[in-house]
Amino acid sequence: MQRHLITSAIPYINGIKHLGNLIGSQLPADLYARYQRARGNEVLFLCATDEHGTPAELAAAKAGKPVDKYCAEMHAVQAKIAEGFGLSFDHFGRSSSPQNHALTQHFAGRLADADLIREVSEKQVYSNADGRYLPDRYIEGTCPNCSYDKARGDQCENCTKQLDPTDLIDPRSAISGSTDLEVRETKHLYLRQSALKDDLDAWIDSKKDWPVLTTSIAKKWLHDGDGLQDRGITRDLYWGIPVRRGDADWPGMEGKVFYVWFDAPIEYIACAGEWSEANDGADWERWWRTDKGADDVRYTQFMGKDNVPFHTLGFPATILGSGEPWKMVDHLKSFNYLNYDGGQFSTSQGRGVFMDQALEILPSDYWRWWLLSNCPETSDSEFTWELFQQGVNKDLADVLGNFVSRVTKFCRSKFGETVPEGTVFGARETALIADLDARIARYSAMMDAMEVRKSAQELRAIWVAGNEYLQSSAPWTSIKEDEDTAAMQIRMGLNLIGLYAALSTPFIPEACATMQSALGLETLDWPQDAASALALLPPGHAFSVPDNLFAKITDEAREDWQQRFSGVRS
RNA sequence: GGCGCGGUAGCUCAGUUGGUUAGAGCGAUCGACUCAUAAUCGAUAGGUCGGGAGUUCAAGUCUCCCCCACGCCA
Repeated sequence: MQRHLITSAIPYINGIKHLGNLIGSQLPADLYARYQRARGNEVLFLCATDEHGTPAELAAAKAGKPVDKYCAEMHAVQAKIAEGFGLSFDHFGRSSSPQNHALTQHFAGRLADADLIREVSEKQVYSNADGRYLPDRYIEGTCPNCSYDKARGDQCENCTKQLDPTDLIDPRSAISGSTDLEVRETKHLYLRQSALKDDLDAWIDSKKDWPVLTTSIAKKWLHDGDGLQDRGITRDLYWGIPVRRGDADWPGMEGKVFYVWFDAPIEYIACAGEWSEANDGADWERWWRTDKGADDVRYTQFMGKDNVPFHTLGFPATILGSGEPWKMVDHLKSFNYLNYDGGQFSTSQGRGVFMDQALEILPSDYWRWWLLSNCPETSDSEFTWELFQQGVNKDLADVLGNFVSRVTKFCRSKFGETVPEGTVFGARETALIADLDARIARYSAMMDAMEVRKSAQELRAIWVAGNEYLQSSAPWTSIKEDEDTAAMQIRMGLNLIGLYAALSTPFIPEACATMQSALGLETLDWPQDAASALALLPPGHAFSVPDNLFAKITDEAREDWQQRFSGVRS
């Protein structure tokens, strides 16, 4: 039995995520976790909310709530939506957890002991009216280059010129509009990533099976220009993990917190601690410490391409620098972007379909199937309502749903709601079994390799094989002359439904549970081989005819949604 | 401006280390069937693989130049 540690990039606490975020990490991670569990492997699947930083503080202020309360509420909202999509996290944690506080401070202490942290004094803009330091992008003013009056402190959106906040004419706070700003000297900690460059480079080189997308991004950051830069890991904020050197105070750093960039990935580890706490103190170190049993763990991370640098360089730098035997990632699966109707999904602009809205209009399986089977794996991919309608109607309703319907209804009308016996399998059935064995092997291989689209393609082909079989065996014809043959053919058909339920669970768990319960199967075991899997339902076994598994998306509904989701979310 | 990823049938996409007639699904057309959610099954339709040049016995698959879209960075 293998052991799989699986993490999905942790979504930011601020607001509800859109479908592009979902397919960019959580959903494929769930597919893989469900698959590995189905194969009988031990899985720890973790995700959490990323809760610190200025955007969270501002969102809380906007909502008129204390930031800790706001985060607790949003975490609950995201957890509920994740559940709605069937995301099977073993634990959905929070980067603001006590476990992450302790661990983040621990890592900082280790890094400091290893002389990998240096103190830097720098100038930052402080807003008296807001009572806070302002990140560059929260300072607005007139661009010295083009006179655009809404240029941001990091860049002018109008002329694209890169700016320093002090370049702005008449600078003001983007939060309050206040012009009562001053430049203050403040001290921060920097992680000396540059000192770890060679170690990181060697580590990346050892990953021969990583996607080109992943290694090329990492290599770029390592070697571009002056190479890997040191990065600030602290901020002047209230909401965050207080800067401490392990258990001890950090003189000079009072009132400062660690930057999200530093504490968020550490939550992957801390989350296992939270999981342990929620599960009677289960041993979490056997998943994370190679000196405590994590040697045989295979660790896979899922994320969007924008997150690759943090996972290939930032987080590994933290771990390598600590000098402690933490488990490092084995495989890193990154995704491109899903576009929405010719443009981008956008959280800030409210463009596209958001997870809560998606669940309001259709069951999660519809989304899971379409998103996974059209997942932006090798390049960006495109969501349009027409494509979505086509894919769902054809694959789920026509190919799979209708198969279940035609078999169960035919059986009920001719033989009743028990599995008929009939003759033994003949040549056509033997050929089908051989075909299925080959297809299941290919499907499994694709799933093992995390080839999401190809897995979906193969699964669909397995569903089609059932329709082909029915069409060529034609029990509705054979029953007129030879009832035993028709009975055998329908017995095969019913067993195919059971096989489909087992194989399809990682993609469409709800529908598979419906199939399972209709067939009266106690468990859905991954098939050892097609022949035995197709003998699971013996003659005389009772079943029921389920409601249609998937309703088709009508043109009217599609047009309605197209309208409803064409603008921006209010 | 630099860099990155792409530009393959109407649409969405596959195409391992270069090797016989470039693939899948959808859509379209025709046919079969009638158990089923007007579902299914089969067949056909034919794209100079963005453009140009080059390397090679052989290039969608390598090199160079150009064009287009997207993204990242300073």
